[in-house]
Amino acid sequence: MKKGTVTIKDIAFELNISPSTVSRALADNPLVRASTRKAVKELAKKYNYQPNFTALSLRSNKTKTLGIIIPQIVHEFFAQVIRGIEDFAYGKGYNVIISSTQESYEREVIDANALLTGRVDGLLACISRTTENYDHFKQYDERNIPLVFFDCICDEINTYKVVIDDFNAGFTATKHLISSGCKNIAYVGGPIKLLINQDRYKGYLTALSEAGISENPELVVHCESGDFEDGMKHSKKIVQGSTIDGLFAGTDMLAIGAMKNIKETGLMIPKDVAVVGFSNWSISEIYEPSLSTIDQPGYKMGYKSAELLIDKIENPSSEPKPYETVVLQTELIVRESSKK
Amino acid sequence: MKKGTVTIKDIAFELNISPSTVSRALADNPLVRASTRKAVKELAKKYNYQPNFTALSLRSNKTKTLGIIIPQIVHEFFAQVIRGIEDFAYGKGYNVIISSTQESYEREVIDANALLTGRVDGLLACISRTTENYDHFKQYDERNIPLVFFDCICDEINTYKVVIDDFNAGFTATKHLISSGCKNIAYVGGPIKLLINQDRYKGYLTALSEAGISENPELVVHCESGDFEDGMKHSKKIVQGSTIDGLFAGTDMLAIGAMKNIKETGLMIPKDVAVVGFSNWSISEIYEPSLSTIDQPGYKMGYKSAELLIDKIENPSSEPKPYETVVLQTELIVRESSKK
DNA sequence: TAATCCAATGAAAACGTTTGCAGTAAGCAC
DNA sequence: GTGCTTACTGCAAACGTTTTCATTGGATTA
Repeated sequence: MKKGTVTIKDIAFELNISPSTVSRALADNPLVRASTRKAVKELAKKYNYQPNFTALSLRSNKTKTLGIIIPQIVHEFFAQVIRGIEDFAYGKGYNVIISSTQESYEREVIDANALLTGRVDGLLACISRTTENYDHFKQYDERNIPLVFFDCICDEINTYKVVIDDFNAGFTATKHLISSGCKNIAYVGGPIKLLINQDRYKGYLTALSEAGISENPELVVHCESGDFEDGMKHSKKIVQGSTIDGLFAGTDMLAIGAMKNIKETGLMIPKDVAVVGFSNWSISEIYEPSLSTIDQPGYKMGYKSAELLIDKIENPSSEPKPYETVVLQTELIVRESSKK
Repeated sequence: MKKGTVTIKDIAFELNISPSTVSRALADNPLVRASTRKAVKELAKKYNYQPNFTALSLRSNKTKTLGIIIPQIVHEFFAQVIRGIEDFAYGKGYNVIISSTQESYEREVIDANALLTGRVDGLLACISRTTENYDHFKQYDERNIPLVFFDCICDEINTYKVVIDDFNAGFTATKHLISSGCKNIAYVGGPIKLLINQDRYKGYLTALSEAGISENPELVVHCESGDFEDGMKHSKKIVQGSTIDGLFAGTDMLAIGAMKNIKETGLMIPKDVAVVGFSNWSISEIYEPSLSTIDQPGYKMGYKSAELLIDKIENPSSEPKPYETVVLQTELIVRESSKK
């Protein structure tokens, strides 16, 4: 290949032995005479021999590479997931290819197909919010390439899944507001199309009904995304037009967007309105007032997903194990924004 | 390989022709009879044939994959760089392997070596702040694998580099503070070991001296990292013990840490102390007061780096072109924190 | 009829590696 | 000297492609 790359053949030629012997010597195979082994290893070291990865892959049908498909990369949560994946994968000798789809269905299809060509031993995916057809993932099953969904999963495909207990998190957050004395609690959430947001919303509703508070549709809004601008835009009517005393947001950025509105309206946080966010991004600690939020175990999610995937890759049972869905618990972090 | 994966051989066998013909037919080679071509393509489609990536790589000595080594992934700037790289690379049919070293020299060495085994066609790297020996990058030159450094570069290695004009950025930021009327301007920067921070600091010093302001070492601190906690910790003495009226920080997080100190001391921003950060992270816009800062063109940096790298990969000139160092300009963004 | 040509296809080598099998030489026992 | 073991090494196939070169059979030409 590239000039200067030394192969087993080169070493074999220089020592006047066969490639087979060199290969065995490098593997410390005792069938090879000790002196030969020594000579081979010395030469390999001298030339800084590195086994050709592609050749190894072709022969073994293993790429020792995992594919990751995520909607965004400029995102603290996904970044943590990636770290978790990497940490487990590296320990097992795997590399990682990351594709971020920018929340685009088309790109997701392209990426999923690109990774299907024997390039990866398995795939970790979090579906984008614009995806409604899942055929590009069905192929993985047909080809027996292990697949793990995390966070934004799709019910349609039967495989390993690692999710967060969004229902319980939404429930806990709302209950926390209720027990702080809030009675008129608004909900500002991300795209309701996504399961995770449906569950957070259900948690909110359930907490209300358990407390005997009837649902008020005027206090609920589902945004297109989960970012700051959306939070500003969609919370405006709720914040200005009504008399809320609490607000649960589906993401920290939505929460902060809402808080900005609340402050501008002249209301005090948490005195007039208590706020709880979701995700525990670093900004939630730094913003003033600091934001109570739900800590999502992103690192753990990545780590666990990689664990499931690599286990499946290395132990491809003939009779398929029933696919597991791992549900990770979250933690409510109480900060200034909800301390009435 | 995996059950269910169909190869050229399978198609050839089923049609009773040779693999060569199938290969040619799939490539639309006119040497193959039209009817044969049609039959092959139909069968390929029926079985959803996908060429084996590894086999192609082995034969062509091209992996169509770029390696990226970065110190951190939970980092808006790097995330933008990655997006820039991906966008250019995808357009050219390349995939991307990302390794984040967590600012660890050991991990950097491991990653650089792992990517050296014929797995990638080229490498994009930003060195970690703990790295002092660069042998793991020198091998790339020896093996003729193109290498591009971005952001945190190393002088020792002669290759393509894409950097930001940190000197000019530091100069501009400080000059802005001076022209806003500041006379006692503090500097709170990241690790001075890194070239980028040396340059930002030099820019600061030069702006001072041009304005006839003499340097005051008591107003200067170099932190170990560039994060919020460091900003809080290291700015405390400067903020509380002296009478500064301006502060230039090497990162937005350092700036915000310092601002928290300033606020706690009872001083007003920008009235008493004007502040300028560096990076234009999203938090700088959201924080109150919003932070004036230097916008770093992360996306552009990634895009340009990928462009240089892929050009070098696809046009490996025998007589090496003189290596280019691309310097990208930044932009001062004035927000509330510096509007006196 | 034989020589020539063209279209279509196949055989084989190559990329770098591992590994089952076969082979060689030396040593030993009879 | 014959036969058997032991210790080591090489050959060849295989992974899935592409591509050079050779081959085939039929049609055309002299």
